[in-house]
Amino acid sequence: MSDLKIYNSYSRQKEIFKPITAGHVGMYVCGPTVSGESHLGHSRPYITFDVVNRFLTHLGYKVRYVRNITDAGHFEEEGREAEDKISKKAVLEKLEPMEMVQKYTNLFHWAMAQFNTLSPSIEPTATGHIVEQIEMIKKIIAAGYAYEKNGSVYFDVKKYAAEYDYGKLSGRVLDDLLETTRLLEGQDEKNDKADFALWKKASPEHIMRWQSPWGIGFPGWHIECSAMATKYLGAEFDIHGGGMDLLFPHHESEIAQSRICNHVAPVRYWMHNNMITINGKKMGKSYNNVIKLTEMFSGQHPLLEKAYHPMTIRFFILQTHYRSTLDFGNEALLAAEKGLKRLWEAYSKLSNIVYEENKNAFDKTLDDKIQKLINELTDFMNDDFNTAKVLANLFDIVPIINSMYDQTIPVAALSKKTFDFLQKNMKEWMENILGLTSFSDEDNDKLQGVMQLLIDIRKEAKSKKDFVTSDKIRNKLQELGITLKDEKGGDMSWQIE
RNA sequence: GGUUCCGUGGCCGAGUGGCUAGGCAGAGCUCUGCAAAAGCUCGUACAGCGGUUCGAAUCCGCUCGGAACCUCCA
Repeated sequence: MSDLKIYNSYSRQKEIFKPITAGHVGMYVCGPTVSGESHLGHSRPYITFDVVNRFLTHLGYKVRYVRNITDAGHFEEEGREAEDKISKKAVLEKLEPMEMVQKYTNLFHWAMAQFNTLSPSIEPTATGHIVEQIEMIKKIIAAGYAYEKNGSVYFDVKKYAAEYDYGKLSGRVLDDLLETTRLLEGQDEKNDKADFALWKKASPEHIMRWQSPWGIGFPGWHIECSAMATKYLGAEFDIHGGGMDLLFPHHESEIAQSRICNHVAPVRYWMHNNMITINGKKMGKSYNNVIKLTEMFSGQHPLLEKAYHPMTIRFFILQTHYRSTLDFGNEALLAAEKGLKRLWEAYSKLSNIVYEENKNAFDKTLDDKIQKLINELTDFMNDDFNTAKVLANLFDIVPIINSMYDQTIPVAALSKKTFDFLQKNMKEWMENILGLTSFSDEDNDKLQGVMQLLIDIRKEAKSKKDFVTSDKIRNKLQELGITLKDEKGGDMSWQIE
């Protein structure tokens, strides 16, 4: 079997994965900022790394998957000013940060459940780790790589860059940065334009604030990930994931802080997923082209022709390699929806097929083909998690399953061993590794019973050539959104649209 | 402007030197009371121009077009 290879953003090449601690993997993924609702673009990293997590587990690793919740920072809820701290409104009228954070955290968890992503092992919050962050900043100051100015603390990038390769991860040259960094608020108190904040003094209207050795303030954007990753995964850990847009300055800064603090480069393998684009442009607030997840699921958005099931989105994302951009479009989503439906139906049919021995029916070519298609799946995933290729192989298996189900191909064309292998692996790959689920609720016992009754009546009618009755049943059900299909051999199957 | 990356058939997308994924849409056929599924077959694409090579979508150069980051960002 092939070795797992991961494209490391740091070295810009695929590397064979070797965990620091045998049998274990420590993985940190940058989580959501819960000051607003997640949009389609946000779903990409969480689905991508969910599959990474699932596949590593499949390989037998014990994975500690840490994904943070960013609930501290410069908070304002959309359409609401952050001046509440000094306003004269009553307490209950004011924006309470934790209330907002709770609301969007809940919504995020709900969306992740819709996508059938597994929960991280630890989901630490930034506000819950202020102490760790302050301790880390203290260490960096003591090491001489940070300085305090008017209640804020900045990281000395120039000093760091003199000794370490600042900019290597993001392919940046410090001199260029000094030239091109734009003017921002508070820029003048930095010693150098490239320096970044570890701790920021809170202005009076800033509603999230904590006491620190440097006065009342709040942590800088990058320090939370360094502090929490160190705490839960150690100074040096295996995988750090996130969107490509976080390469600079976020991850570059993380490396710098952690290295000074812990005297070691924090991450072995940096993984970055590419963006979801819309008309070729990244989906993002500043482009005014976001489609929120609730809108995706409900279809309530001018760009959407219909509602899309979370599983359709998950499948849509997995059909592309995670390092490629993925262009949003109704046509593409619709294609994903139909494709997933066909794949899932074949998969459910497979579990209903009963194997019957028949030595004469054995077809070695087909048997070998199935073995090959399944064995390749692991190789594809081992090659930097190529879910697109995995799905292509699964689709190659679909017509074979359907033909066996329709008995156009005898089940015994496959050896018992291969058939069992097929059943077992389809389940493993579809459900456990790709994390797909059925997108309707056909597995309701009562509904099953009612449907079976209708099917029996329709069968009777058909046998009497009473097509008026049989068509009535099928048409009425269709109006309700249930499709009834006649199958070869006289059986019927049904499905909720 | 700097850094990095990309440009594949109607659409979405794999693919890094020869064996020319896959999904969806489209066409034809089979099965079928009809329908829906399903099965079979078909389309022969790699921005343009040069170069390297026996051979390039895949390597090199140039041109054109697009994107990401440099600012909050998945």
